[in-house]
Amino acid sequence: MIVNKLKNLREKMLKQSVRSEDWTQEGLAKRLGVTRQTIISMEKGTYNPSLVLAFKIAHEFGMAIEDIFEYRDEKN
Amino acid sequence: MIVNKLKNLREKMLKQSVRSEDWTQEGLAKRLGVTRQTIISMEKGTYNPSLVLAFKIAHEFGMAIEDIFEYRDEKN
DNA sequence: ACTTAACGTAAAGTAAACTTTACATTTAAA
DNA sequence: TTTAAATGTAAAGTTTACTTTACGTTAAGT
Repeated sequence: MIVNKLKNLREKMLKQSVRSEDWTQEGLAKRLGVTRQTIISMEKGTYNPSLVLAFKIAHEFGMAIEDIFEYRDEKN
Repeated sequence: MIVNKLKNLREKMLKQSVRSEDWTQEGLAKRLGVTRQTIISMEKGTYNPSLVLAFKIAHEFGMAIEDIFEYRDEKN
């Protein structure tokens, strides 16, 4: 199971950013090369991104994958 | 585009390991919960793992995802 | 209050990750 | 040198990430 901090991180950037339109769901989606639906589903946790997308996201936020996504063993 | 060091890492473990059967394609596949085909395709670079699988792999090798997988912009 | 940008939902379709099966080749040990 | 384990290949099927479309809700400015 994968847990992510996408929603929190994006909303934080929205508030902090001068060019806030860059951090709307649509703005981020465009820069990542995916649709807004994909952002929504990831923020909801409906599905997990591919590794490629995870790398792109990490790059956009200037963080490591492990700082944004956390893997939790199913058992726990 | 994603480049990985899977084949090298696994073969290194094969040589070093006392219980070398743990690091055959089949042994690793079983621990990761995937098939041997999946390992083969990843080592060949035929396709990229999901983020979940990348996390499991990183855990098996005791490394960070970024140490095993490298993202390269298509342009370069 | 009205407008509009941003966010949310749902459902059907496409693409790619991953499985399954089956068989062929390499490698190493007896 | 034969045997078996390990690796490689290929093709068709399933699952899931991701798209597309279309419409409903919320929030914030005027």
